[in-house]
Order: sequence, then C-alpha cells, then structure tokens
Amino acid sequence: MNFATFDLNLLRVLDALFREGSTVKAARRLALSQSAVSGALSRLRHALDDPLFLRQGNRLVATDFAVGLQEPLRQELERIEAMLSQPDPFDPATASGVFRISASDFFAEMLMPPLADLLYRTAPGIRAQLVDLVPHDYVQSLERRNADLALIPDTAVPDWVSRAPLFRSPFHVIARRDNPGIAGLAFGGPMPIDTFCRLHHVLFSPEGNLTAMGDAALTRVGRRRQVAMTVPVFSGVCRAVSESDLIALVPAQLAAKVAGSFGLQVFRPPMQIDPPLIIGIWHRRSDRAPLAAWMRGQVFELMRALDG
DNA sequence: CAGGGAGGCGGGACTGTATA
DNA sequence: TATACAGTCCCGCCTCCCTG
Repeated sequence: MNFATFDLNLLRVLDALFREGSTVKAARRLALSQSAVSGALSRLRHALDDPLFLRQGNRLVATDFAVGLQEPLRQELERIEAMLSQPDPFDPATASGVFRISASDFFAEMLMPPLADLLYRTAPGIRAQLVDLVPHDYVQSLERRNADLALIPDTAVPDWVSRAPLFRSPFHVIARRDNPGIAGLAFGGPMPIDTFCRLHHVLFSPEGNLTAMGDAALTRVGRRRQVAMTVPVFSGVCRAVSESDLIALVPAQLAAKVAGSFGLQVFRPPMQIDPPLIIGIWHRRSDRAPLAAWMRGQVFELMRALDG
C-alpha cells in the first residue's frame, strides 16, 4: 500500500462500513450515494489487498484482516476529530505557557508591575517575559518567534504583522531636585527654553543615535541642545540625571512614576513635541492563538490606561 | 419480488502544469 | 502569484445481478 497516494477519505468510508455493515446504510451515514460507497470499498480492497467485507446474504461480513483494523481505526479517527475540532474555551485560571514581550524598559516600569499582579491573581500558570527590544529587529523577532508581542513607537510594518494603537506618550523634562541649574524654577511648570538648552542632556537611545524627537522640535523653534551622553535604557537615563546636573526628556508617565524614588523634579518641555503613538505589533499567525490573544488583551488594557 | 452490492456512464470538481 | 487548460478523479444515476 502506497500511503503517499492513499486517499484518507477512504478510512471514513471503512469506518462507516464497520458501523453499519451495509453500503446503503454507510452511504446514508456519510451523505453519499450507495454507488459512491461501493466504489470506495472497491478502492479500499485494491489498496489494502484484502476483500475487507464478504457479502453474506443481504449483509456484509468483515474479514479477519478487517476486524483487526476496526478498533484501531475508530480510535485514530476519534483522535483526528478531536485534533481538528475547536479548542476548549481559553481559561486563564488553568492555562499555562510563556508570553514574551519585546519592549523598552519603560514597560518594565509601567507594564510589568500591574501585569505581574494581574497574572498572579488570574493566570498563575502563565509566565510573562520582557525581552530586549533589539533596535531595527523587532519585526524579525516576531517572525523568528523570539517575541510574541512588540511594543514600539508607531511605524510602518509588513502586511503579515498585526498592529493595535495603545497610547500616546508625551515627553516631560526631568532634573535632580538639587540641580543648581533649575534653582528658582516652579516644579511642574514649563522649563524655560534657555535653561533647557543650557543644561546638558542625557538621551534615551537604544540605537545610539545622538538626536531624537526633542532635537527636531527644538530645530523648529530655531534652537539646539547639548546631548552629553546616550543611554539605551530609561532606568539608566533616570539614574544618570539623578546623580548629575544633566537633564533628560522622558515619557511623562515614567517621569511621574519614578520622580520620587530617583529624587527628580519634573517640568513640561519648553517647546511643542508631538507625543508619539505607542503601538503593539504581533505576527498575524497568532491572531487567533488563545493564550496570545488573551495576553494581548490584558497588556493592551493596562497600556491604554496610560493614555491621556 | 424486495433489498442490497457492483459496475458503466456522463457530468462536475479537483489537481497539476504552463504561462503571463 | 493568478489564471487558463487539460487530464484525472469522484459522484450520482441507472441498471444488472444475487440472495432470501
């Protein structure tokens, strides 16, 4: 028997013949004509080199070879049916698995704490991993299955990538409380542009770029700033600012959260900076994957709370 | 004679290949 | 990658044959 050319539909016919013992009744069960079942039985006989059923009066009697196939065939067909049927409804309380999020350490501060609490309470079997956001490579990380979700500033993505807008992330200026450069300034208000341009800056840049959105915004009002260093993680930016007289532009939500623990003061930037839209992207192959879909829903809900 | 299996025939669906 | 086309396969209809 050549399995490569064997029509597996014939196994459904064989199973129906076992169950009904008649080509007429098997045909009814399969919604085929009797002749179609008879033809299928003929092809089965040829393929398996056995008569399979012998006519005895008005009924068909299975051969010894066929009897040996009956129970294993039934079990295999039931296994295949179960494999192809819709999965059970996803239950986070009993689900287990790993969900990897590729994102900057902004999300280590803003997403992972509430996500940890949520998973501990509602989905103890699911593990979340925040993995490095590799600059210029986050789309490939989705394709290579190194990440299930990437959280990034809005950008064009290939058509095999799904996307969801999450929140806008305005920038605020941070400086350490006893930075002499901000003496006399009203905390929480706008930082004067002369102060902003006179003080040196720490720039968040995973790619090592020496300019960013803040520089473009300054250029529009005819000014420049001095970037003294770049750091690839926000925690490093905040630490450098907290232990020096440098200042930095960081997402407002992050500034508000860490200002107290880092001993920082927060100011509004002196110029208009369009807040970038943060989006979630994932591979379309996992659009309907139950665990991934549920985790995306939880992450998106937590992140959308940051908007406004 | 009724019920049921087998097989011929024609039509439609499917599949593989070539081509744009 | 989409489309056209030819070859193949399968199904249903119909009929014949066998059995009780």
